[in-house]
Amino acid sequence: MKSHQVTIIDLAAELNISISTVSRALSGHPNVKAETRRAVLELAEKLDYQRNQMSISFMTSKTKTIGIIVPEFTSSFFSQLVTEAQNEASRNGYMVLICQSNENYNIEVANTQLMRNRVDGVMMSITKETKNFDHLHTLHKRGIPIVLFNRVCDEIMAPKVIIDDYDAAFKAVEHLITTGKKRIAHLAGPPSLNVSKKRLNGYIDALKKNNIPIDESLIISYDLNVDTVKTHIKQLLALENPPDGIFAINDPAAIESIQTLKQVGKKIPDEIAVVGFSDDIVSKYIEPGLTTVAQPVAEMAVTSVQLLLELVNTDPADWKRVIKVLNTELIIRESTMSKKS
Amino acid sequence: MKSHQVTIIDLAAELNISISTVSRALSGHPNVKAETRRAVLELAEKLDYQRNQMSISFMTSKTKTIGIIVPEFTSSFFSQLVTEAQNEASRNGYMVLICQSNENYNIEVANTQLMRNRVDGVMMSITKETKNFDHLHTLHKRGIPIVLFNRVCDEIMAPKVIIDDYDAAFKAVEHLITTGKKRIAHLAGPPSLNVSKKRLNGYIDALKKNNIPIDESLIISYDLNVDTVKTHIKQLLALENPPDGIFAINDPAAIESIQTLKQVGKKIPDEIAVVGFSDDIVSKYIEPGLTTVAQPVAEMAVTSVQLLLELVNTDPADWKRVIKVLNTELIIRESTMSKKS
DNA sequence: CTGTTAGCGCTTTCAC
DNA sequence: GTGAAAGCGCTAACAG
Repeated sequence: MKSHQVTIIDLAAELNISISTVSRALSGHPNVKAETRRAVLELAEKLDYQRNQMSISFMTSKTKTIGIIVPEFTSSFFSQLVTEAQNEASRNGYMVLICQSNENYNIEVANTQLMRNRVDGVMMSITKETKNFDHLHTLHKRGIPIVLFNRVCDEIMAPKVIIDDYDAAFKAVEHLITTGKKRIAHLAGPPSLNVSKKRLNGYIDALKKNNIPIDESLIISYDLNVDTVKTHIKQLLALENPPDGIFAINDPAAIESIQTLKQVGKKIPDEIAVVGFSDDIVSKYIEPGLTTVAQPVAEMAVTSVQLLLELVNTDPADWKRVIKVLNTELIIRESTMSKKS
Repeated sequence: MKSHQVTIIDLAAELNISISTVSRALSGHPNVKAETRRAVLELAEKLDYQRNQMSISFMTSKTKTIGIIVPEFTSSFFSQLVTEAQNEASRNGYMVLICQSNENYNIEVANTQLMRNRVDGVMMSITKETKNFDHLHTLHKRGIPIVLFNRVCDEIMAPKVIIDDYDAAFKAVEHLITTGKKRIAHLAGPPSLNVSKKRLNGYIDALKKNNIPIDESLIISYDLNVDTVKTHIKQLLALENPPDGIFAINDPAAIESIQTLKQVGKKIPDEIAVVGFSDDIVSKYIEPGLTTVAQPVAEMAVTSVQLLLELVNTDPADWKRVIKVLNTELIIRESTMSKKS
């Protein structure tokens, strides 16, 4: 028994007026007699009539929905970001369609295709594999605006919401140096990502500025798969001149590093200090507490949504490139500074 | 310059054939000459034609999208659940629209309204405030199936995916008793939630079975707002006969309890042991590690999506009530058992 | 094998 | 103030 959805046709028939009048009454058009409007509204209420969003979307080509594509959201950074973005979208009358690319380029492309015609705009962080950006250009050609956040690329003209990764990494490494560390290793992210490159450069320049030689054997190429961290750390410890500090590209890697170091009996931070990136929820609970660069997640989410909605309501010809660089803060905890007790 | 979207009309015009033929060629209908089909497919490819999902959804009243409404997803339980659900939906060709009710009944209702006509089915965990279920019945009347998971209610005939909260709580409390604890407090959740009631009953019965008197002053009414945990713990410690064990309704509360207990210098687990619920990511990193009931999040997500998609493809008249009860596991860590070292 | 046509629910001219 | 009718992109009878 297929449930018949109440339509304006039903309302019109019931009231013996035309559908145009019903439509006008419902949408608050001025040219409707007060009495007629009241009758329509009353009946609509009574029958629990609700506009069919699909027909509206179809007609107007507007879905009142935005899409968010992230690599994953098990890590607290992306899950917090999606949380905040959803709330901000909601405040503006938009719904949120989410996709995880699972760090897979093909899935990312498939997701952008699925989003065409389903959303009015897309917010995204690219995968570590993404090197070709045709799928983003295609969205633009379709008049669907994009806002990139966190993991961005230079190849597309879209607003970007980022932090100063170079500066944040520089500060983090310099902090390690300040605490007396001299052989600082770096778990570096995939070179395809801007953030990896910038954080690596920040690391290198902080060492250079402090006259510490760059040792290639201390720069580990890490593919963001946490399962490999243990191996990387053991490899570092096995060096004839092992590191006394580690700067990890992100918190999951830093946290796994701490776990490994504790397992093999290393004293943190005295024998080896650890700094992470992003202030994952776990960071403040783990022992020792993880020193890390906090990103303004909520601000990044809200800014991205706002920029996106501006574009959604702007003619593509007038879209302009904006780059918002948000402030970070180095949160110092016990993984780099012994507790004063 | 509004970008014109390529439609089957364009393809038909270009090839001098009718739109029906184009439609058939595109959708793999058998009755199309191979040559014609090839030409259509070729042109479609060339012009980067893609079906307008909105028109399809409009026509068929099917959106190929499911909605997920959760109270929040900052805690790892819901974020993991959404993660897994999104992946499972994706494997089945469905997209996911997410909403957070923020534990607010009115928002939950608003979300269900927004979902009408936008999704083919809804998966949800109700808020702690939800006592009226008309919004769910309305969805059903519209032919939109619902699957409830984790936080369910008895008032609606819909499949439910849950765990045996009573049994899990019973096991957790009995474990505390086994370790020698005799005055066990309970941070109890809002009585409106089934899970709260069941976990409370498990707590009570475990005490009873072991001949431990129920002490009302040890049962704290906790509203799921973690900021209040500190006060609750201090209140418990101020009792003339303070507890030697705490069973918290969820991990965030248990984690906050541990933090508070550590701050006031209590030895965990010797002076007071703590057990949580849900195996939040933080639980295994905090010190001492938190003993907690692990819920099979991935299984719950996958099961819920599968049940929902079954209903989506079933006539409402044939919908049947299924209740899946999944297994839990008590994960014992140092918050209840001192490390053997 | 292919073309013609109705229609999904709604908004929006254009008439009256 | 109100009604008639076109049309958004596509599918699915129906007719050849």
